[in-house]
Amino acid sequence: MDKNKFFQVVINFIGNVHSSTHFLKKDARSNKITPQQHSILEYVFFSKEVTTSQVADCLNISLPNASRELKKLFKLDLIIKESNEKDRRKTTISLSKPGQNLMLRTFERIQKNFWKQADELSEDEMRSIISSMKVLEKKVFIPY
Amino acid sequence: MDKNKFFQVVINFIGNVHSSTHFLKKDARSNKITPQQHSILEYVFFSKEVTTSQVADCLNISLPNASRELKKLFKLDLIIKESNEKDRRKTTISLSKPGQNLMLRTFERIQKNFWKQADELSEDEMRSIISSMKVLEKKVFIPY
DNA sequence: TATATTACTTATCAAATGATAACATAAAGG
DNA sequence: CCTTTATGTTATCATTTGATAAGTAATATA
Repeated sequence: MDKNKFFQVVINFIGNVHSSTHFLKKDARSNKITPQQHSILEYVFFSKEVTTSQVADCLNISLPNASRELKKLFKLDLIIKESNEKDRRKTTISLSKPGQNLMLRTFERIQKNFWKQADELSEDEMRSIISSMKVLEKKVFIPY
Repeated sequence: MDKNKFFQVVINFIGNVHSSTHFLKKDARSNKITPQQHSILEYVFFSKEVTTSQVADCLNISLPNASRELKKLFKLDLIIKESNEKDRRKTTISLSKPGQNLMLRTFERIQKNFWKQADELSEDEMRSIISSMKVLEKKVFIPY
């Protein structure tokens, strides 16, 4: 198979994922926080406990800027900051109760959009979709 | 199958696509244009000919801001603006020769990153990946 | 123990993006 | 023809995000 052709298909697929995602997330953002802050909360939500540096690295934000945004989220009472027991230079970030609620609410909205778009999927179709994703995650979009 | 579970898998997959994409695009951007301008050029590149409104709609930019960014790209000689013959309110946007070259160069860089990450794929694997993408594009990430 | 290095913070400035009002002009519809 | 609607532009301001220098405190290391 022509590698260029294959690459084109992948790029095209990525484009479709991005635009679909945009549609899904539409109207799902709180008006209190910025998009970047929302991605930080998402990241913390899925990772449970992280340090400031990890947030910075994984979301490609410089450490000072990550620190700034985390401070804002802290002042909004959406995250908890604890000094790490074993290495007190480190700060452990986790979602506060309000932060968790915010994430759950926005995911509910995303989920509604999702089912509006992808309803009437049969059992078989869901299974086939999941196995497709597994293939892609194994070979192309490898989880960090 | 539990719909919540299915939703989780999809969200997780989307996350992986986004972070992989970030990696792929790393270092692939021109230093002359902003990320948003780059996505505009990408969009025009794949769509061949579009109007200002289409750029605004598809990239979720307000019309005035789309107009502003297109003006900058025009001044950089990266796009061509032509008044539409049939409806002279409309402007047809397309890539200039330098614009096309810029896109081709950045795609080459993205492609290099891609193969660095996803090399040694067999014929069978590529075919299986493509068919997985087709499934997802049919059912979940439906092209606009 | 002196000296690096790591993790983070604060402050400041610049650049990119978003939002909105006011305007111009072309086309559509009564 | 007159009014309304659609397409786009310009200008201005606010917000968000990026970049960088300087500083603090804890840990690692020579």
